[in-house]
Amino acid sequence: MKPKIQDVARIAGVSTTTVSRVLNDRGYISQKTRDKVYSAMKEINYVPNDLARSLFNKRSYLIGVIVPSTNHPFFGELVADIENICNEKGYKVLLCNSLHQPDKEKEYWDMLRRNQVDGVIVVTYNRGLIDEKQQLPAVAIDHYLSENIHVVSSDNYKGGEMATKELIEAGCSKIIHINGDASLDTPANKRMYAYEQVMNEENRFYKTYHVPDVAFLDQSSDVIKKLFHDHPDVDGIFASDDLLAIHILQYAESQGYRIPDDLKVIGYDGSGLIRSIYPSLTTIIQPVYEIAWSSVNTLIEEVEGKKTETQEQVFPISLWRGTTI
Amino acid sequence: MKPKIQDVARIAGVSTTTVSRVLNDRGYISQKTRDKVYSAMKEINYVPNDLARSLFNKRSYLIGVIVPSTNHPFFGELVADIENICNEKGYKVLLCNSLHQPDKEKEYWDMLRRNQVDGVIVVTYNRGLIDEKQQLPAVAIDHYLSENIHVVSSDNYKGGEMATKELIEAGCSKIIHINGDASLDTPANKRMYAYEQVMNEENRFYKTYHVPDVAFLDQSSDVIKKLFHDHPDVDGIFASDDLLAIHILQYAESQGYRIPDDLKVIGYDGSGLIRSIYPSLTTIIQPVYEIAWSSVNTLIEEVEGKKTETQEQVFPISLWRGTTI
DNA sequence: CTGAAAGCGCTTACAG
DNA sequence: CTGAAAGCGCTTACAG
Repeated sequence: MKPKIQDVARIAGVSTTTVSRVLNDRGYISQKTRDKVYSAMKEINYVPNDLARSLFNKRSYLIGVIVPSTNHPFFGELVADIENICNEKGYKVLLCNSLHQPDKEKEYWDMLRRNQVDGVIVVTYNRGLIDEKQQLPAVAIDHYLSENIHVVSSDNYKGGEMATKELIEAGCSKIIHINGDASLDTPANKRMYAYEQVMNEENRFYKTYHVPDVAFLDQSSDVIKKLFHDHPDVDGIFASDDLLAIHILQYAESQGYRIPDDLKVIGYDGSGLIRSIYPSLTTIIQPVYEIAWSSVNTLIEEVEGKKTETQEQVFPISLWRGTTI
Repeated sequence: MKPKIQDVARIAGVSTTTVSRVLNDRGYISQKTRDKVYSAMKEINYVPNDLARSLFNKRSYLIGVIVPSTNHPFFGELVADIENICNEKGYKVLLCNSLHQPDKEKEYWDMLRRNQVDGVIVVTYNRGLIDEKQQLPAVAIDHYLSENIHVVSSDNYKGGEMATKELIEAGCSKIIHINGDASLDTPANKRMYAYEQVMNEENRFYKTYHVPDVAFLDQSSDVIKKLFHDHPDVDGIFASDDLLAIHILQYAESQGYRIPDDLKVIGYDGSGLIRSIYPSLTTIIQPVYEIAWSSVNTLIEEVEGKKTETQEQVFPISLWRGTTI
C-alpha cells in the first residue's frame, strides 16, 4: 500500500493538517515539527497524491495537447517545445495524436475534459470540434475554432506569397502549387490563396494539386506523377510542406530534371530537423518555438485568470535559402 | 460550476448511487431510470470527473512516457506509436522530454509518481534513475535499469555487426565508427562493441569517434571534421544514428568524396521519416512499431496483474539498402 | 431495482 | 503554532 498523509502524520506524531501544511509550506509551523514530518516522509518514502490534490484544488496543472502526429518533423518539434515550456511552468502534458481523424479529435477532447485538464492546445482542422458551450480554456494553433478560443499561428498568407514570389523572381515561367486535402480547412489553404492571388495579379497560369493527406506521404506519389505528366514543362513548384517538396525533388531528379536549372522547388515549415539534414531545400520557416511559447503562455494566462479577451497572434515567417531555387 | 453527479441525481430525481451505476453500467437498473439519468446528463452537459474516479479506483489509466525528445525522428515516431496503442487500449499518455538530462529524468519520474500513473515507459541512459524500492510498473526501452523493470529493445549488437559486415563486404579497407557520448550507457554502445569486435576478429584497424550528444546535432560537425582530418583515406563509416550519417554524407560530399565510390556510409535507426525523405541512405532499421507495441503491452499486462516475471524482449533489426554503400 | 453511508487522499476554514 | 471536521467528486459494499 502506498503511504498516505495519514501514515506520515502517525509516524511524525502530528495531525494530517500539520503534514499538509509542511507539504504546502503554508501557515506557521515550528522547525521542530517540520523536521519530524520531513523525516517521517523520508522514512516511509512518501509521495503526495496529486490526484487527490487536484480534486480538492480544482486545478490539475494538466494541459492537453492535440496534434496530428508527433511522427512528423514539424509537430514533433512543436510538441517537444510545448512540453518543455509547460514543464518549466509546472504544467504537465497529456499527449493526443489525432491522426487527422475528426472522430478521434472529438474523443480526445472529451477525454481531456473528463481528466480535468486546465486547458488544451489543439492543432485541428475540424471546425466542429467545439460546438457546445465550452468553458474549457483552449488555444488553437493555426486555426480559428470559435469566438472564445485564442489563435496562434504564423503568417501563412505571407508565407505563401513569399514562396510564390521567390519562384517568380527566380525566373520560373510555369509555377505549380501542391497542397494537402482541399476539403480540409487547414492553414495551408491560406498559402494556396496567396499563391493563386499572386499568380492572378501577374496574369499567370496557376494550378494547385492536392494530396489526400500531407502528413502521411504514402499517397503523394500518384499526385506528383500526375503533376509532372500533366505539366512536363513545369519549372517552379511551391509545396505546402517540406516532406512533399522533398518527394517532388526525388521524383523530378529520377525523371532527369536538373535542380534548380530545369526546375525550382520551395517547401514549407523549415523545421530544425529538415534544415539540418536537408539544408539544400529552400523553404519557408515557421517560427516553431515562438508558436509553442505563445500558445503555452496564452493558455496559462487564461487558466490563471490573468487575461480574458480572446487573442489572435500571428508570427512572422522567414526564408531559408537552400539551393533548390 | 461544472456539473457533478449530484446535480445529475437531483435533476433525474434519483440518488447519486444510481447515477454512478448507469455511468458504470453496473448492477440492475430499470430502463426508465436509465433514461431519466441520461437525459439529465445531457440536459446539464455532464462530464464525469476522472480524477475523482481514479482516486477511488486507485487506477488512473495514465502512462508516463519519458524520452529524450520528440524532436528526433526515431523518438517522434516511437512516441506516436506508443500513444496510439495506449489510446486503443484506453490509456492516456503523460509526455516527458528529458533532453538527456539525468536531473530532468529524475524530476519527471517523481512527477509521474505523484500523478499516480499506472506505469511508465522510459528511454533513459541514466542508470541511477530507479535506485529506491520502486513498486511502479515500468518498461525500459533499450536499456536495463533494474531487476524489476522489463526491457524491450531491438538487437543492437546484431545491428552493429550487420552494419560493419556490410561495409566489409562492400570492400572498404578503412572503416571508422562514429557514435554518441562514450560515457553514457546507451544501446548504441552495443553497436560499437559489435563493430570493434568484428574488426578485431578480422585483424583490422578500428577507431570510434564520439559526438557529445547524438540527438542534438549542433556539436557533431567538429567531430566529423576531425575524423576526416585524421583519416582522409577513410572509405567506410558506420554512424550510430541516421542524422549523424546524413551529416557525414554532407560533409564528405563538400570535401569532394564521391559516394559510394570513394566512401561508403551506413546509418542506424531507419525511421519511417528518414527512409521516406532520404531513401538513398543505407541504414539499419529498428522495428519501431514492434518496440512500441511490446512496451505498451508488457506494461499493461503488469499493471493489470496478468504477468509478473520480469521480461526481456529483443526484436530483430533489418537492413535498408540505399545507395550509400 | 434503489438509496444512505463510508471512504479514496488530500486541503482548508475554523477553533483553540 | 496545531488539530478536528468538513468536503473535493466519485464508487462500492451493505441494506432494504
